[in-house]
Amino acid sequence: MPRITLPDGKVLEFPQAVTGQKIAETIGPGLAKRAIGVKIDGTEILDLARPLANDCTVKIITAKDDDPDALFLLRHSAAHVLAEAVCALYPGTRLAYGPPVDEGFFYDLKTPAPISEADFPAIEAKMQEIIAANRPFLRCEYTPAEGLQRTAGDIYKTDNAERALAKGSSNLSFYVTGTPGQDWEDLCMGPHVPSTGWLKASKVMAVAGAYWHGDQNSDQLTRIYGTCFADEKALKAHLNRLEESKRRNHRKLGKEMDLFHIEEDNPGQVFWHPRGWSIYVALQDYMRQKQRLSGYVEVHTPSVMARSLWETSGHWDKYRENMFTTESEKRDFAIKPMNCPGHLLIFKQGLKSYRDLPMRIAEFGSCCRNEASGALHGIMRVRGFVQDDGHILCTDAQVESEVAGFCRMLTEVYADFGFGIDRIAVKLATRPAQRIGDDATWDRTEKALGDAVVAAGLKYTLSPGEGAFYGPKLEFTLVDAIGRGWQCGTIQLDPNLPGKDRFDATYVAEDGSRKNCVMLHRATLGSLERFIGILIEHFEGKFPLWLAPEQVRMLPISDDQLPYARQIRDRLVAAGMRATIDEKPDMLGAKVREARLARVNYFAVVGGKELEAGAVALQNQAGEKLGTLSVDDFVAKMLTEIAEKRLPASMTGAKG
RNA sequence: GCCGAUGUAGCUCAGUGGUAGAGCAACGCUUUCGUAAAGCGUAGGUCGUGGGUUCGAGUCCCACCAUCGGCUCCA
Repeated sequence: MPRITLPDGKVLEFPQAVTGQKIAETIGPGLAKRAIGVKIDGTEILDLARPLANDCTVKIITAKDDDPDALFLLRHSAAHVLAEAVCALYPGTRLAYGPPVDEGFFYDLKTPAPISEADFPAIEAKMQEIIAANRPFLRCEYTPAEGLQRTAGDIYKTDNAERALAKGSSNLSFYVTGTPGQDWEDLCMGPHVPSTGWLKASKVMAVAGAYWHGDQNSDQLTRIYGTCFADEKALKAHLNRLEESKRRNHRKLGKEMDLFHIEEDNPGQVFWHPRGWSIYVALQDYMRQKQRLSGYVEVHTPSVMARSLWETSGHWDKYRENMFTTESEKRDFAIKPMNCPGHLLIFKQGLKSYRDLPMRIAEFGSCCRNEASGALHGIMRVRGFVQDDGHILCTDAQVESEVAGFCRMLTEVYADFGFGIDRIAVKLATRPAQRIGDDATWDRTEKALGDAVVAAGLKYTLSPGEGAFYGPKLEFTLVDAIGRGWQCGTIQLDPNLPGKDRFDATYVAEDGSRKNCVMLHRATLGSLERFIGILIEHFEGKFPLWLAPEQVRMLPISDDQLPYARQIRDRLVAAGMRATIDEKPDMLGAKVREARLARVNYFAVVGGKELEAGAVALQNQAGEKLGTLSVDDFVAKMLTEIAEKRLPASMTGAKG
């Protein structure tokens, strides 16, 4: 006699086991019509047709685009419809694995022939056919023996079944779309929507390779991505967001704005053009200043270091295939992939006292990593890059306050780019299975990192088992203007590298004994290349004035005003600004158009009237006319905006 | 590295085995103009690279390189 508690606290009693469908009908016919599943006790999602025998709380899930549970159900079910369509079109297809993911779902399949985008229309047509037939999703349960018999001969599904049983399932469930024994079925734990008719707003998105269980040495499968929403409107909005991402693509804007290029013969390394480099320099100057004010000392260490040093650090053993190596006079060298060994070598020069700690060492360290060719991605993922790297050498007791200090600096920095607290997601990666150090130390250090995050006014979520083998770490993800996440900052505790077996970085403690320090690896922006890529997409190329490659363009109306325009340009440049003149004989309309398309922040029109008055007529990139200003006021206005690092009104940090 | 797709002028793109094209940009001349495109003209290409098939290849086949979307990895 189950007692069903509803979200509003109301309790329904039923004489025997009851389905979600029945509960929905009891509440009201309108709800029953829109119901697609139930959520039990706030955790487990079940089919509407599953009988509930025990007391529980039940949320009826309806097909809504703002409910993650509804999207989960719709997408999981849409994955089945996709797989069924592919099986129907390409006989011999074998199924591997088809879960919902963040933006939709995928299904990994082994197809008899390669699938390409050209196949999408046929697949979508078949899916719509299955959807139009509105066949029910029927759950069929079998004993383990019966179930394994049904998957016999199919290595992927047998493997899935065995895993399910190993995890403690007492039976194996299959889902049939339609009539058992007649229609398509798939081993699946569920849950699903009641019938295929709910899946009208589905779309096949992409095809890609994937490994069985993500294992490179295992079978290569075909992964087909799709998405599904509760209605067409949300699907359309999703497709628009993808278009928006394309419009903001840093490779496209980088070319359009003449910021950088990558040579085809030299993959993974960036050639920064003057305009791109000005952003780079502005960013680096900014971080240099921030770090100086946060008690860092800046250093510079060699790009190429001897094998023996990489052996001490452990990189020669563990990181070799990611390093570019070279040799000279029969000695091996490697281009540095990280800056930590160099910083430890600087620390080790001379005798350090506990009074010298914490020592915060920063470097804009130019690193090279031999990334797999397929991993390269514009300037976001390259083989040569510069990190705003830093290492804090300190005592155990100083870890928490150092991490808190870092978090404070990081939130200040991110806020200057428009990433307020609500746009920063923090993950605490905790002890992995393979690790060094005792549990008491892990307990203490994980807590220290977590407390430090909270002390900086941030919240965090746990990433269990994702820490390094030597210590826990924090990862900071920024949420950009269109809601995408980018992991940038990190701070990681490392007692290993400064330890006795590695660089043996010691200090003289209060009691005169020698003790090893611990080290915090940390970066705020991550790689400057990648961070600029993120900023290009975040700002859609419309940088705030302090970062912009071309802050002001003078637009003389005719050649008569050229000397005057040059005078103003020279004054702006002398004040440290990036200002140019459009000296072409074009008409003003054309000059304005070009300046706007080039994403110049401000353009100052000077014609006869302005020359006469010693003024400029100002307009900004957005096309707003800002009136006529005296040259003095104009320069002051620009310098103020730069000094304040002012952001566009739409980018001040709150989520849009 | 693996799977799939793509690669034609500086850029965006057309070109289904028969003389390599357009728009924009560039350059020249004319125009000196008031807030998103003045007019006319000129030049620009070993069609990613290398092989092959063919009387003939941008187009068909093979290999390689790079890029894009994923996988793996990661800042």
